[in-house]
Amino acid sequence: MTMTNETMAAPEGRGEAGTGTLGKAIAVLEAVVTADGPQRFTDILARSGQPRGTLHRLLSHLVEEGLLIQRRDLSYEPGLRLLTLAYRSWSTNRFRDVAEPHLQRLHELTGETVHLGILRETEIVYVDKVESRQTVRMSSQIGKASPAYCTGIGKAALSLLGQPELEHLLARTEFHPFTSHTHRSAATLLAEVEEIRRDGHAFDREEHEAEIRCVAAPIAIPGSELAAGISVTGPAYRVSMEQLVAWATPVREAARAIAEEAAIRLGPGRSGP
Amino acid sequence: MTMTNETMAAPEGRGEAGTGTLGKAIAVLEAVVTADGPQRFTDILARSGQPRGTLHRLLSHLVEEGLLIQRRDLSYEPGLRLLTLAYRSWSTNRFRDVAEPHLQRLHELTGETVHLGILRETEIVYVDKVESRQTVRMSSQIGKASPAYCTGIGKAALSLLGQPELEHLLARTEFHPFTSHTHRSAATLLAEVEEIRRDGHAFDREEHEAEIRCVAAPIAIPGSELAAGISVTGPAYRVSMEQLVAWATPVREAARAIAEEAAIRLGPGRSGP
DNA sequence: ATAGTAGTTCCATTATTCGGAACTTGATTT
DNA sequence: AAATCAAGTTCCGAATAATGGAACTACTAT
Repeated sequence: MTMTNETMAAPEGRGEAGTGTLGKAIAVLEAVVTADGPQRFTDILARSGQPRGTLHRLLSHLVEEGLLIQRRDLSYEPGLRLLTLAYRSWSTNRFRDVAEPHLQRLHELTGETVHLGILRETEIVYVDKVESRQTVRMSSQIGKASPAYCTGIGKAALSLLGQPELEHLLARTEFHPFTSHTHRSAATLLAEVEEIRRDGHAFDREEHEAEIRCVAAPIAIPGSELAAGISVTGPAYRVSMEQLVAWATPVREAARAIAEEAAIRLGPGRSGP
Repeated sequence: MTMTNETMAAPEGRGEAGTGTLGKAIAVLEAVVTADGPQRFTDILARSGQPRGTLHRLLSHLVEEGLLIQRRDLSYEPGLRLLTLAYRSWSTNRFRDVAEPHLQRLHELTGETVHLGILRETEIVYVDKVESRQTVRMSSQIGKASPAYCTGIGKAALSLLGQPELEHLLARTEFHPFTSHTHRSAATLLAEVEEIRRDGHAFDREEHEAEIRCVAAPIAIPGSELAAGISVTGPAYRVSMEQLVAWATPVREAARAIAEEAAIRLGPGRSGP
C-alpha cells in the first residue's frame, strides 16, 4: 500500500522532494538508509522517483561525501559519515546532558526504563535512555522515531503545542492502529490532550505496543521551539496502571527540574526575556 | 592554533570544500556539529569561510531539512534528522549484526570491553561495543572516530591495505603525540604494520590513552572495500601485556569467524568469486 | 545622536543541475 | 554465435538554482 501506485510516473516514487538540490540529495540518502539492505541503482530509481541521469549524479556525490558507500556489486549502503556526524551532535547536546542525571534518578526510583524524547514533526525521537537491564541491543533506540500520537512522550509533547499548531500537525498524522487501544482519529486524541494539559502528565495504555505501558511528562526546551518529554516505561505484567499513577508525580517533578535547570544552563540566548 | 590564521580571507576557514553544492552544505553542517555549543551566524562564517550570502542560504536549507535547528537567539544547533538517519543506518547494518554475537562471546571470555570498528580515511569509527560494566555514558562511543595510527583496531585495519594505499594514507595522517608511547611518524608505524601483517593481530600499548591497552585483529568486510577490526580493551592495572598476548588467539579467531560468516551472509554481491 | 556589530535581503551573473537519449557492459535466450 | 534484454553509465544543450558582493535593517553600546 506504500507504493502500489501505477501508470503515472509522476515524481512521487516516495520521499517528498525537499529544498532544492540539498533536499533531493537528502531524500535519496534517506531512501537508501531507510531500506533494509543494500540498494541497487534500479531499486533507488524506483523508490526516489528521480530521473536516471539526475539520480546517478546525486548518488556519486553522496558517495564522494562518505554518506553512502558503494559495494563491489555496485549496490549502495549507508556510509560511516552519518554515524560520526550523529555521534558528534549527540555527544554535544546540552539538553540531553542536563537531563541525564534526572533520568538516572527516575530510574533508581522506579527500576524501570526511562526515556528522553523530542518532538520532530509528527514523531518523537528518542534522545536518551536509561535501561532497566542491559537489554540485548545496547544503545539501540537512541535516534529511533516513533509516532507521537500513540506514545507517552509524544502525547505529552503534543500537549505543549498551541491549538492551531496541534490541529495542523494531527491533520498530517496517519492514525495507524498498532493495538486495540491505539487512538483511531484526531478527535479522541484531542480530548485526551485536554486532560494531559490539565494533569501535566500523559499515559501510554498499551497504545503503541501491546503489554507496554508508560507515564510521561512534557518539557518545553528553553531557547528552542522544541517540545520534549520524559517517561517511565514498563511491561504491563509488572507495572499496573495504579503504579503508573503513583509515578506520575515524580515524573512531573523530574520534568520540571530539567526544564528549570535547562533554563539556567542553556536558556536565555544572550538577552533576557 | 586552530584558526589563528590572519589577514588573508582565503576560503580556508576550515572544512575543505567538497563535491560542489552538496559538499559545501555538508561542510557547513559539519562545522556546526563539530563545534561545542550553539553557533551564531558569525561563528560559522569564520569556521566555514563561505561568503555571507551563500552561507546564509546554505544554513536556511539545512534548517528546512531538519539537519540544523535555529534557536530563538538565532544560533544554530544540530537537528534531530541526523540522529534518526544514523539510527536507521546503524540498525540495518548487516555487518554489525553478523559480528554482534561474536563480540558478546569475546566479552564473556575476557570480561573486558569489546569493540567493533571500521576504517574511514585515516580514522577508525566505532560501530559496536560490548561494555564490561554499565559505564557512565550509555551507548556513547558508537559513531566516535579515533585516529587509526594509535589504536589497536586502527592499526589492525591498516595492515589490510596494500602498501601504496597505506603509505598514501599515512602521508595524510597527522601524528599527534597523545602519550609517550604514541607513534611519532610513519616510519615506526610502517615497521609495526609489517609485524601485524605477520602476526595477524595488533596491540595498543597505551598509545592513544595512558593506562589503556588493547589487542585487536583485522577483518576485511566481504563485498565492500572496507577494512574493519575488533578489539578487547582494558585498563593497564588490570590487564597485563601477557594477558593481552594470551587473548590474541581468541581475538584472531573471532575475527576470522566474523569474516567467514559475513562472506556467506552478505558476501558475493550476485556473482560467484 | 553616532558608530559599530550581527543578521538579512537583493539581484545580475555564472556555474550546476537537469534529464532525455544514446551508449556500454554483461548476462540470458533463441 | 547472434540476438535480446537488463542494468548501469555517459553526454550535452537547456533550464534552473547557486553565487556572492553590496546595500539594507535591527540592535547595542558609546
